[in-house]
Amino acid sequence: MTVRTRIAPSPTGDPHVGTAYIALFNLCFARQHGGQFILRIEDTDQTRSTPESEQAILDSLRWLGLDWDEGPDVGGPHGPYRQSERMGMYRQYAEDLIAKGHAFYCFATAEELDEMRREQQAQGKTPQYDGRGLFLSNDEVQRRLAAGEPYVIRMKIPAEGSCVIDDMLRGKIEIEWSQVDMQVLLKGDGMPTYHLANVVDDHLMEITHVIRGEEWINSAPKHLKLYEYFGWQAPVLCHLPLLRNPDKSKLSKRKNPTSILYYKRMGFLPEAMLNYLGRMGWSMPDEREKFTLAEMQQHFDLLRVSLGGPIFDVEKLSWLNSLWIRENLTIEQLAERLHNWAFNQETLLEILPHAQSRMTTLSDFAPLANFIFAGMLTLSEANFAGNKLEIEKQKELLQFALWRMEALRFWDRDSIFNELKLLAEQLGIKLKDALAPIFVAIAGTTASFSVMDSMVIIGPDMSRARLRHAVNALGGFGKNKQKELDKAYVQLGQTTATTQEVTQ
RNA sequence: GUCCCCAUCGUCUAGUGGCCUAGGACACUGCCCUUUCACGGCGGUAACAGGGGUUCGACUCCCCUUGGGGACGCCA
Repeated sequence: MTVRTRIAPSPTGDPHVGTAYIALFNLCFARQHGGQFILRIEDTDQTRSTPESEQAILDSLRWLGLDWDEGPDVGGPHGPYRQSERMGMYRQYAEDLIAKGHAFYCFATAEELDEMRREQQAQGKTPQYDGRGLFLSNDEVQRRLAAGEPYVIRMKIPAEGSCVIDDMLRGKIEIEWSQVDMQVLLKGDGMPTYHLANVVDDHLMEITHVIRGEEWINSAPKHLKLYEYFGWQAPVLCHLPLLRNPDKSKLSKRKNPTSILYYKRMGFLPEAMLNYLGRMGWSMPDEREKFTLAEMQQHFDLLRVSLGGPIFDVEKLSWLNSLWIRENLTIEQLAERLHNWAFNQETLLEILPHAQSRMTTLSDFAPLANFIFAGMLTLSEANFAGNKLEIEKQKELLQFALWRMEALRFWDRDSIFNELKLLAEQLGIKLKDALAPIFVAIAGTTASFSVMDSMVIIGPDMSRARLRHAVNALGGFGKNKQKELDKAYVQLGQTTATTQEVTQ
């Protein structure tokens, strides 16, 4: 048995807890059956994955103790799509499908398709590819190919009937073919889409079970059909429930810290994180709350997964963490954890350059550096009262700053500064006044190290969390206000060249 | 809008037709322990979304309604 987890790196390099969640269940299922657990990084459009973001994910999973097996090499275990010599492989598979009559060339441009979808939507129909490429005659196709017109390859979908997906947990799911789009398999740039790569890789890697998030149920028919077209044995499918925000929507970083790095930085133990993730949608047969990865593996039973989408609730995680701290660590081990976490020479050397000029005695250091080691600061409106802008304005600014910081790809002093400076300009606020609330959000006071330096030291995840925390400390926004702000934010326009919109 | 998935305390869950007057955990809370705080111990509040069936008997099976979520890209 071989199961695998597919991972899409985030452009900002944050390893998502949802990734670890799926990986954990894959690992337990595989190991429990004496099988292999394989990891695969998926990024065919190459907009997300960088060597750093890939490394961040692998490091995080390793930190959690989720060790994977090396799978068969079908283009390297990680990031195979950058290897151009491998690209021919996917093209070949796509063309094979054309030869067999299961796929076709489509020359429609993106604009053309956009318009088509707009029209469909205007008529109240489900936006869907209308199969226009199918009506082209063979000669026409050949002529256009010869002329070097850009094209994509799409898979054919049966005109009628339905596809039955046999899900390990959910039983039979029936989806009508009329609901399934003629998916692009090979993109205009010659890269495979996820759907093609997914099926081809899984086959080459001899994957027997695919355990993934619920969000994939709707594309399962495409995948199953591809296996059929290729004449390959399809893996057993299992769709796990999605982790949710407290408001029940799919866990997203816009509403919640979702980066494993954040929880690490916050001082959660990997054992506790894993333990908590293991309690999401799953329970030990004897209902015990605290267990190790090894114990979970030993008693794992995929059929015990409950299907309601669990809300990722930090309170219970905190309780588990406290249990792990006081019950499973000796004083010496705790000291070592603290040392590895932040109480070490390396961290000191990072902080001291900013602290030295502000110290009269050595004992000044602790209060000065307090905010770096603290998790969330205790903030109230009073902390912001001394700033020039009105509270409401400060709150808005913090929200905008947070959104900009969420989209920032490179976390260094200059990038942060440029982004904040631009934001202040766009809002017509003096830089000094704009920075004041951010100081408070990050360090709890305006009398501190430069915010940019502080943010670099505490890192992107903690910085974002503190900004979010500050907005909440000031009362947050109502639903209508939130919408209004969203609009206003979009109208602000361009961010700096180093940023890019991200919705994760 | 169309399709798909889901539905037990505020939250995570146990429950696979009688063991359920629905169990545990977090959070909240009362008491005890204690020079403080925390830990710990003993309690308390709190849920089967609604309506129809099936059955001698439904939290458990079926249908409908409602609610929540997801998917509808040359993203993954």
